[in-house]
Amino acid sequence: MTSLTVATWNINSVRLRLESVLRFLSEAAPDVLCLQEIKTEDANFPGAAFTQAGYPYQAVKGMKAYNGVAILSRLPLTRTHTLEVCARQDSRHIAAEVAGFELHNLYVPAGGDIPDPEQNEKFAHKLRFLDEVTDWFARNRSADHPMMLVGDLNIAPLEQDVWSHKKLLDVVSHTPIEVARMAAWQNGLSWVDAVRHFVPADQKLYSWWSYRAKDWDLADKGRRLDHIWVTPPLKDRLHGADILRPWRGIEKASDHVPVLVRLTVPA
DNA sequence: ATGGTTGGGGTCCAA
Repeated sequence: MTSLTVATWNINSVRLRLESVLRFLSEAAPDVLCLQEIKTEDANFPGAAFTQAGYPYQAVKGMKAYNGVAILSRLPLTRTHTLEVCARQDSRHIAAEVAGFELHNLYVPAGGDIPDPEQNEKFAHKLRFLDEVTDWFARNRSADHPMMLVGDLNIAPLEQDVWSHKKLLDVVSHTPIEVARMAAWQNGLSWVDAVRHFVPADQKLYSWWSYRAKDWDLADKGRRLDHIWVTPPLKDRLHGADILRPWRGIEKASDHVPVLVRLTVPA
C-alpha cells in the first residue's frame, strides 16, 4: 500500500493565480488537485505549465468568465465524464477514475443573497442543483462503490463550520433548508465527511474568508464551504486531512484555501 | 443598518 494525497481548491481564476497553483503543487505535492472556478475556456487553460510541473494527466471543463472545473493528476485519469446539472452548460462538474476510485469534482452554485427560493431564482437553482445531483448518485451509483467527492459545495453544514451559527442561520450557505439538502445528498450514499473524520464537530473549521473584511485573519469570520467526502469503501483508508489556512494570506490570494486528504491505495 | 472586495469581460454580472 502507498499513500495518495488529493487536494481541492477554489482558485477564483486559474490564469490569474497560475504561479500560486504551481507553488502549491511544488510545496504540498498532492498526487491529484481538483480546481473550481477556473474562469476560462478549455483552450486557454494553462495545461502545459501543469504538465511541466509533473501533472500530465488533466481533465478540464471550462467556460468563458464563469465557473469551470479541472482535475490535475500525476497518475492516469480514465473514464472522464461531466454532468450538465439543471440542463445548464455551466461547467460545474467533472469526474474521472484515478487510483482505483471514482473522483467527482463539483462547484455548487453559490445561491445569491436572499435565502428564499420564491424570491431568489439563484437560491432556487442551488436547491434544484442539490436535488439533481442527489438523484443522480441515487440512480447511478451505490454506497459500496469506491468514490471521492470534492469541491466548493458552497454550504457550511455544521454549527462550527461558520464563525457564528446564530448570525448565519439566514445567510445563504448556512440556512437550514440547504443544510438539509446537503444532509440528504450525503446520507443517500453514506458519504463520509473526510475532514470531520479527523476533526471533532465542536472545533471551528473554515476554508473560505470573504474578500470584503478589512482584516480577514483578525476578524476570522470564515465558513467551511469546501469539502471532501468518501464512500464507505475508502473510509478506513483515510489517514489524514488538512485545511491549509496560510494560503489565504499569500499575495493575490483566492478567497478559498486548499483542502486535502491522504489515503492509502494499492501500490 | 449598510457596505465592504475581487475577477472577467467589456462599460455590469457573479461571488
